[in-house]
Amino acid sequence: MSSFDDFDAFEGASLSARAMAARPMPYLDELNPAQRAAVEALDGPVLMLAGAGTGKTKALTARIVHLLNTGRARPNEILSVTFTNKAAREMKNRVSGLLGQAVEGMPWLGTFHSICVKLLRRHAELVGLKSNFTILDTDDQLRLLKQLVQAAGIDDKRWPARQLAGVIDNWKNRALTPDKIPAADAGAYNHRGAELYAQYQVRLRELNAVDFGDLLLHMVVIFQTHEDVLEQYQRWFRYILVDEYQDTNVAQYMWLRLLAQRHRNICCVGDDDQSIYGWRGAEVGNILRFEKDFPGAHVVRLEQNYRSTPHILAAASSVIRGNANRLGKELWTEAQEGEKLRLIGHWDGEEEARWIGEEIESMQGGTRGMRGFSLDDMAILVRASHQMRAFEDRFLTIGLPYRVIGGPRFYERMEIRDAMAYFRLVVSPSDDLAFERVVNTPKRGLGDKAQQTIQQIARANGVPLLDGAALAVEQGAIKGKGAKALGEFVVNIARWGRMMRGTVAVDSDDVLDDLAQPMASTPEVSHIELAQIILDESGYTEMWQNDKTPEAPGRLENLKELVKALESFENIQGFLEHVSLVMDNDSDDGGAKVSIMTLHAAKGLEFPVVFLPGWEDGLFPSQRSMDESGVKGLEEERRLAYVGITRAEEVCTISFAGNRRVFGQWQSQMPSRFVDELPEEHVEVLTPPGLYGGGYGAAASAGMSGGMTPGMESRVASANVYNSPGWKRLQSRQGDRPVSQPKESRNTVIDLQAVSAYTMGERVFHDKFGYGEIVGIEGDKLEIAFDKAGTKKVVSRYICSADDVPF
DNA sequence: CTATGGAACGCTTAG
DNA sequence: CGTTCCATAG
Repeated sequence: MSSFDDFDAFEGASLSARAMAARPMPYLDELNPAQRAAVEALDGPVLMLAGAGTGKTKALTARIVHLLNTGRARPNEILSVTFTNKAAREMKNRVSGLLGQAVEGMPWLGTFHSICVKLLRRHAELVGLKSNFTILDTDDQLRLLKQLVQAAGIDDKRWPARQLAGVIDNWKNRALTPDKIPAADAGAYNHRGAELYAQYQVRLRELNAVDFGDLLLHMVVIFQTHEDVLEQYQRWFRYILVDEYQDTNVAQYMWLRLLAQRHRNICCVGDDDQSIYGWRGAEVGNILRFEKDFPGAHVVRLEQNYRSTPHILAAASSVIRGNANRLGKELWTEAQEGEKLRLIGHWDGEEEARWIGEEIESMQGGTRGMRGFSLDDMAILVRASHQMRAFEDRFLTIGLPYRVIGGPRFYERMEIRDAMAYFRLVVSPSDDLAFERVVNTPKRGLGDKAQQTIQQIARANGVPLLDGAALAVEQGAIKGKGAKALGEFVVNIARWGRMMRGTVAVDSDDVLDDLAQPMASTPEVSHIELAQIILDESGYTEMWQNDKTPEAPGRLENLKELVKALESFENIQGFLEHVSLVMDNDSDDGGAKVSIMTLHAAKGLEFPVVFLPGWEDGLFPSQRSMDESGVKGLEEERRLAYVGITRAEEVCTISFAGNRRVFGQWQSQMPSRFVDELPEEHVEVLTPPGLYGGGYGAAASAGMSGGMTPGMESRVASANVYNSPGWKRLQSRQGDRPVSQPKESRNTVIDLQAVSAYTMGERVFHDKFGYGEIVGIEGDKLEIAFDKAGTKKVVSRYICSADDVPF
């Protein structure tokens, strides 16, 4: 635990600085002059202003290699931070590629969060934690806050715990501890925010837990209050590199500045036009202020774009020009002209999904004079995750393989979180949140009352809940069948703990004493077997086996996967750590797939073909963002549009729908104001299928003054896209489902006849779930095992025989 | 104590 | 529309 491997000299490794110094540096020849300047300015502060697609990752990785090659630093003396695990992984891979060997030797290349965990484990005691603290996810955090809110006698209907979580998060992003809350924030959360924040931090300490924001906050506090610790790291990290600097919040900024103070060898890469995380505390000001913070900083601009065609680039530039506050950059490219940006409007969201689905299918083979693209080359980027559903539904129906990036993640599923809670409890018996999650899962006859009793006893004795439970059983405070089950539960947790640590039973009735036992060298069973044992003997596996809901088999499948995932870790602890930080689930079974993700998740990625659906005012730009942050919010939305367009290499298609379902209600809306900001000469308007046409170029904006905000004045008045009679008709319609919906697109399922004569085993088709087989019939309700969507009960009129499907 | 159904609420965005 | 939370019956 306390080993300092990451700081030791590299003896065996062939990466010794001296050996490297003699090597040739071919990577330098592959850089353009600006990139090369950024790479070669090794010493002192450097700010790299890198526009989208200008090869900043290339420059950054080359810089790392150059640092090693010139003997400036050893691999473990370079601190290199990113925001996402994906970016960190990519950097590692590219550095290895350039070096021609794996980089085991870069322990300090990672996300802010993962690096802070590492540091905090070493110095946990300085902020009142133990080194084996647990990292709470949003769910745990919320449950904890809810408890505190209720205990404080606050009506959590009027003042939801979510709101408090937001307030606290916001403070942590600004590196504010409870005693530093400014007077201006006194009114937060009904004037009780600061008080509850303080309580929350106390509670976290009692639980030996931290939330995401704490990882940075605690380290900043440690650096500020323990000069010796800070100095040790200041000395060690000779060179610091920061990716996506425009996204740093105050806490991250302070953290970096503290660490960089000594050597001042800090290189920050960023693009103010791609700052899209203002809502979580990112300060574009950090990038604008860099030269003041580090006088004499070397500023390099990367403006040659290697990613997109001129049309795409021009469209993106035109949109971002609508923002007042920017450093200003002009991207240019030598690329061939290529396709114009394509724009299309649709009747409703479903048709939009249908059209994009068809477009994707035809683009695979090459269409309209374009080359053919693989599904892997194509991505759909949405503003809000709920937009994904329409596409998933449609793609499921037509059997188009897709992958959702950053969607509901594997490790957030109920069964996985339950299983993990068992593991957590075995690893740290004092993990009260894990205890609460699984004491009565599977049902052990321990309801609210029993759990309250346990809470009381635990609190009265000042012990964790698990010990409280043990005491409750001993004292007979819990009666009936619950008592026996609870006793078994407690004994089991302790037993699995011993199995994990390989220590033979210690004579003790205090479960926590077991934790104090030193790690034995040879556990009785492998951690993989142990995981399986825990799931089986706890009755958890059985619970799902007995569950007859259609999801149960999938859940068991997921549990199997979970156990399998343990194989790549040395022990359960390591696995838990990984999961709490990484959480992303990149398991991919090979085949080519279209990617669906949010615009935020798309940052840093690129695709030959990009679809940008849902460009409607209120959705994008998001109404909420504009309401809450006014022009600032609108500008951030515009940067998001810029990020979206610049993801595209060859073909970029923007679309919007006149009608959309919101909470089950039909609503109609205007095309996004960003549509108006697209330069006509770089846009081709595709005529949508259906009754109304795209009357592009028609002037005027009468009747559009609905919700004017200050930002709208700047909108380009000329090219008002949808002014055709058909479009105007759409505007006036509200509420109910549009009457004359054009449904003649060829993929539409024709009239769904109400046939009741189905037979078991028959192949059928459902508009939403796709193909399936009938496994049960009850009157007019059919139980159908769908190929892709699981087993569902459906009324027969929504079903047609597979043979009748027109495609 | 659990199972069940109906009301209420929610759709920013992420590690 | 889908999910979650709460009240009531079993």
